[in-house]
Amino acid sequence: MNAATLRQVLNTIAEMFPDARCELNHRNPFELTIAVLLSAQCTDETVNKVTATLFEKYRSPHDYLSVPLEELENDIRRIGLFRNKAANIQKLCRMVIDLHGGDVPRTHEELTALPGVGRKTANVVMSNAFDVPAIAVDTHVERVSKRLGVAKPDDSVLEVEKKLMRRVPREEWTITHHRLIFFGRYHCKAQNPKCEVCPVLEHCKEGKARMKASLKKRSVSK
DNA sequence: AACTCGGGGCA
DNA sequence: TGCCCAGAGTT
Repeated sequence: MNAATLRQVLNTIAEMFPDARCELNHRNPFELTIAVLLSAQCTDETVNKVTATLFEKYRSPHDYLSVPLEELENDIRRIGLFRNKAANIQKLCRMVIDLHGGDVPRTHEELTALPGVGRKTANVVMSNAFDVPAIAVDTHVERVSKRLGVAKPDDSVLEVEKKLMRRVPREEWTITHHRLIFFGRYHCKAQNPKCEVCPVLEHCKEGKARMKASLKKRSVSK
């Protein structure tokens, strides 16, 4: 898919989700970092339910280090992978205090050096907390990009990110990230994507193939 | 590249 | 019930 076609597709998606913005509970970069770390493999809604009370109890890196690991585990027990995440949060807080004077660092290199913070989390923190343009490629963005044909099926996450950045103006990276996530979550879903009512179907390689297959299936069953 | 962690959401 | 998920780290 060329840049002009992608632009057209992204404009259509923007019209579908005019208010696209991932909303995690956070009041500062530190809380956003914790929230994004917790969100791995579970939805924003689940994270927000937990952080609503979590952030009342823990307000600083020191607070997370002031309790036994088991207590923190219990406080985030409703979130998947909670044991790993609890341990990572305490290690992260220790590093933020010792290496960065108590504040979450701003660079990709420093962020990904923190435990539990990978490429995706670092990009979300940079773009949402520090207003650095970034496209964080999660499973939604990856799936949508590959279905549309922006990236190849076996491209790595990093390759998908590079291809999107190359085809989208820098100042639109962050909003494009949010829009693609909404599109992937509510429309171009992993299971049962809404191809039959998709406004960008004509530009979607996989979507057209899916529709063709479903038509054939229907005629055979008749 | 494959495997693990894990409760929640959804069919 | 069973399957998948707004990932990251290890081997």
